[in-house]
Amino acid sequence: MEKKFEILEKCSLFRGTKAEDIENLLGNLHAAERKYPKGSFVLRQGDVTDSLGILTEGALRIVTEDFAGNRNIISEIEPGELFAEVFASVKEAVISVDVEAEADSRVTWIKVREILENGGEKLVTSLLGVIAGKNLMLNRKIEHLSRRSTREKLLSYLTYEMRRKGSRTFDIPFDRQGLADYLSVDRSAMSAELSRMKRDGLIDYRKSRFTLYGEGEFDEATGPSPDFPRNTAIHSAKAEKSGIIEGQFCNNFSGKR
Amino acid sequence: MEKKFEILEKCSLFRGTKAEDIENLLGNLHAAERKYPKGSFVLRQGDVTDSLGILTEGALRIVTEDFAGNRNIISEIEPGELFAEVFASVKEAVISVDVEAEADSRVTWIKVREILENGGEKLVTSLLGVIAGKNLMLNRKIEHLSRRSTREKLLSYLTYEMRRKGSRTFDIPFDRQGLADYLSVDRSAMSAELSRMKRDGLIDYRKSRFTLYGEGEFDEATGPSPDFPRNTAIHSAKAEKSGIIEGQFCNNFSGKR
DNA sequence: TTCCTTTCGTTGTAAAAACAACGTACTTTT
DNA sequence: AAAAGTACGTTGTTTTTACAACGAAAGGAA
Repeated sequence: MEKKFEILEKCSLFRGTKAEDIENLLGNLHAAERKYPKGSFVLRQGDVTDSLGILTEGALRIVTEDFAGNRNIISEIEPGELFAEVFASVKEAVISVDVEAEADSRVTWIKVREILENGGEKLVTSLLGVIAGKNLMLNRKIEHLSRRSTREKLLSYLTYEMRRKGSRTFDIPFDRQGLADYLSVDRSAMSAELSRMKRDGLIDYRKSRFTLYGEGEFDEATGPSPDFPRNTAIHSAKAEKSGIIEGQFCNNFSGKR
Repeated sequence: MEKKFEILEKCSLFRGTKAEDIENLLGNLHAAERKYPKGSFVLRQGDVTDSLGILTEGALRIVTEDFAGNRNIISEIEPGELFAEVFASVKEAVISVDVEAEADSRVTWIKVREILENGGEKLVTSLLGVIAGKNLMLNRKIEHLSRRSTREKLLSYLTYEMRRKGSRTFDIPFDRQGLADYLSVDRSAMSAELSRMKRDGLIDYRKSRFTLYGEGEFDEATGPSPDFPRNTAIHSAKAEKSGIIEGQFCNNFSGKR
C-alpha cells in the first residue's frame, strides 16, 4: 500500500508527477481502487467502460478471440501500466478483448470525464499524448503490414528503424520470433528471406544488429539524403486507388474511394 | 468567407456546436487561417507541428513516400475535414507525409495547446474522442491485416461487419477494389478466394451484400450467441508468443516479449 | 438503343509464403 | 564442464498469392 503511489509514478499518464501529488490528484479525480482475485475478469469483451485502468499490483492478461473463436494472449500488463484508456475515451465503445487477472491484482480506475473536468491541463495533455502516440505506432505497423511480400515488410520496417536511429547500422528491439510476430509472417520463412536479402547485398546483419544498404546516400550524421532517388508515380491507377494507410493522417474512414 | 463557419460546423471536432459559437471559439483559441495556392505544400515530411488543421476551402492531398522512394496518395481531404491532429497531439512528432494543395486552399490552424488550455471540456472531449476512435479503427485494421491468408483476412473483416450490423446478412462499404486495398491483397486473387469461400459454403454474396454462415448460432435480433464454440488455446506456445495486435489495448510497445 | 466505361469473376502461370523438420550455435542451468 | 534449452538458419514440399490477361455483366452517357 505504501508503494502504491510510487508505482503510479511510473505510469505514462503521470510522467513527471511526484508520488505525493499523484495522491492528491487521485482524490480529486475520485479514483476508485478495486481488487481482483486471480483468475477473475477485470473487463470482458462486450463491456463498455468510462474509466481507464492502472494496474497497481499483480498482473493482468489481455486476451482476444478471433473470428474462429480461438483465444490469443495479446499482452501482459505489469504494475504501473495503463490499460483500457482508448475504449474509455470513446463514448460507448465496445471492448473487444477480455482482461483477466493473472494473479491477485489491484486496479486503480479513473473516469476519463473526471480527468477532462478536474485533471488539469498537464494530465489531459498526457492522456492525449499517450493515445495519439499509440496512434502513430499503429499507423507505422499498418504501413509495414500493408506490404505484400515478406521482403517488402522487412524493408519497410528496417528502413523505419534506420531513419529513426539515424544510422545505416542499428539495433532492433526484436529477436527473430518477435520480429516475425510483429510483421505477421512465418519465422523460418522470414529467416530465409533475410538470408536472401543479405545474399543480394541489400542488408547485412548479425543477431539484432542490422545494416541497410540503400541506393541513396546516407550521411551517418545528418540522416537520409534529401536527394534520395524518387519514383514519383502519383498518377498511376495503382497509386490513386491505393488505400494503403487510410486514416493515417486524416479522418477518411468511409471506405469509399 | 460567409460559409466558413458552416463548413467548420461539419468538422468532427465541432460536432454539435453552432456556427456562431465556433466563431467565438476560434477567436479564443487564436486560430489562424492561411491560404495555400494550388500545388504548394501545406506540410512536408519531416516537419513538426503543434497545430491541427481544418480545411475550409479547396482540396488537399496526403502523399507518402515508402522505403523505396515511391510516392503514393493516401487520401484526399475535403472542406470540413480535420488533419494532422495526431501529429499535433504528440510532442515533437515528426510528420511522415506530405500534404499538398490540390487546389487553391484555405486552412484553419488551431494549436492543440490552445484547445487544452482554452477550448473547454467539450472541445477537448471531442478531440480525444476523434483520436481514440481512430485508434480503434487502426486496431481493427491491424487485426485483419495480421491474418496470414486472404481467406482469413476476409473472414476477419466480414465477421467484424456481421457483428457490427448484428445480422448474418449485411452490406459492406467497399467495392471489390476498395476491399482489396483495405486488406492489402490483390483484387483478382481476392475475388477468386471469395468464389472459393462461396463454393465451400462459408459465405454468400451479391455485389456488396454478404451473408456469413458461421458455425455458431446467430440470433438476428440479439447478436452473436454467447455460446459460440470456442477453441481456447491460451497455453500454446504460438498463442503466448503472438504479438498479433500488440498495443491494441495497453501500452506494450517495447517490442520485447 | 448503342457505345463506352467500370466492375467483377475466371483462369493459367510464375513467384512467394507457410509449414514441418532438422542441424548448429549460443545461453543458461545445474 | 556437461546437460538442457533456446534461438537461428536451412531445406524441401505444399499451399497460396500475385500478376496478367480476358470476357461477361452492369451502369451511364450520347
